[in-house]
Amino acid sequence: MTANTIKVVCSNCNLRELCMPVGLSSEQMDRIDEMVATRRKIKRGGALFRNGEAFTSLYAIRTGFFKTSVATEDGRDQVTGFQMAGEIIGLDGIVNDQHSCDAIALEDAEVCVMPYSKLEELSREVNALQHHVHKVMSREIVREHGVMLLLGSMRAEERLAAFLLNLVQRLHARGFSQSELILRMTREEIGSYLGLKLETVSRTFSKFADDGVIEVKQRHVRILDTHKLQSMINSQQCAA
Amino acid sequence: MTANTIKVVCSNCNLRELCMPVGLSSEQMDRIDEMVATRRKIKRGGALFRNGEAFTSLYAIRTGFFKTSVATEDGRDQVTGFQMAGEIIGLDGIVNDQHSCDAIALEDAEVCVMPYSKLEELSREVNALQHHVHKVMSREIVREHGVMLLLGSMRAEERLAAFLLNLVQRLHARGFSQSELILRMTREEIGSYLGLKLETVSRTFSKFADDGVIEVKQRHVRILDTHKLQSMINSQQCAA
DNA sequence: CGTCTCTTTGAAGCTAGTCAACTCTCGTGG
DNA sequence: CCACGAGAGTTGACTAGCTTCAAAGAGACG
Repeated sequence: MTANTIKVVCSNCNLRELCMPVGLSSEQMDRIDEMVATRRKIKRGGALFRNGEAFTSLYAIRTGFFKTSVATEDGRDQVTGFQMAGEIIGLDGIVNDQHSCDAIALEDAEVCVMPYSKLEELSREVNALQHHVHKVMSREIVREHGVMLLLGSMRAEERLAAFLLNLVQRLHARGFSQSELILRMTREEIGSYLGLKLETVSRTFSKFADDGVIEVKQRHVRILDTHKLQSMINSQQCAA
Repeated sequence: MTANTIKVVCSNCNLRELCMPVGLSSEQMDRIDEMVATRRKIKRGGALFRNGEAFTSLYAIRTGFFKTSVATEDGRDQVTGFQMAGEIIGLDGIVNDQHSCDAIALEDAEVCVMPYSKLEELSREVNALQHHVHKVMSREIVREHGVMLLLGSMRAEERLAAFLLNLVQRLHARGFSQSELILRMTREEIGSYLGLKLETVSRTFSKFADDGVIEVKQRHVRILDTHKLQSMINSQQCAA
């Protein structure tokens, strides 16, 4: 763990705007670099943390793609989100000092470890960091409101359209295509997130393809008509 | 606004354990009392804040009952939560400096106003307050995970059972009965929260009553068999 | 090259939604 | 004080949309 543990330098990280506050002095940046002292690699299928594990740190995703999920006692589970580079994961653990969901890597991934106690300490001294932490948590709350709206009031086609648009939008913000994406998750995981069965997800993909809205080949999706997808979300009747 | 604006004193508030950190020195308590300088009354049906309004403060509910809801462009809306005394409301506003949902009083209510800038300032100095704020936000995130699980994977009876149990549990923590409650919201609002239509909510109430699990008379509900309600949530088949 | 997982597609079934009629409660005003 | 009306809730009949069950096809990987 000497040569392998690369010294992380947030100040040079190309994800800085995504996971760090802006407008810091170099002295403040140094202190953050110091806090984020280690990285951790997770293999595809591996867990960053699991429900019940002690909470020690938040994680900023450097590379890779995660899902988080919660489970009922009787074994059903619900994917609560998909996270990509620059996003923060682990906020659920603060309230009870233990994690209440699983975070699983959907492809080989690497995260920056931010020990929570150090983060608290440092955000008392760096106002911008304090505010940033609050914003990250607030953003997660607002995101979940959106998912509740989706699960509570949308039909299958609207849900999938919203899901696809959300994904490409986030990927686009990271420099990827606005119209093409590779799904890192299975139909079942998409279904769990959207409150649908995998067959329904598959059928809906096929219908979108028939309608000429997207092209689907396994996990490769190309969006042909963004506007039509948009309009499906905002109008009751799901475009014929 | 002189005689009416009663000086709020958190240190004497009987909701203290619900909305404030514990183990503060009296000097720290004084500073918090000072931050929470005002209260605000909201009439039944009135809004504490609305989607799009500038965010300035968080609110601790002193008395009364609120719902929060988000809306789509085409007019559908989704109740995202019901809040009661001791709970904190307004966290959604931090990320974009404006609120992204409506907070409506379901009965005459009173809230303590906590200006956010002061809260940030003070939580830099009082570690327990800083941690408390983080916990409140984390708790909200975890709560929403639970709602997503409910909306994404439960059937109507399970949803309503979970809803009722959650309500009485929170009311019980505030000194009310474990088995009796008065609903402050309409069937439609319950339905919106649970992703069901009001008719389905009504039918499910009737079914529970027929099964002898609860007694329902309008908004007055008495739980006759808590254990049976519990078991409905944890087992696939919804008890006959 | 065979096995395993993921995905697609079809057919049948069921849950919750829709539409509609009726009842109940409560507040208001004659 | 009672009648009336509005809003909320209940119930029935019918329907739409998603799930379930089943079987077969497509890649991925040892």
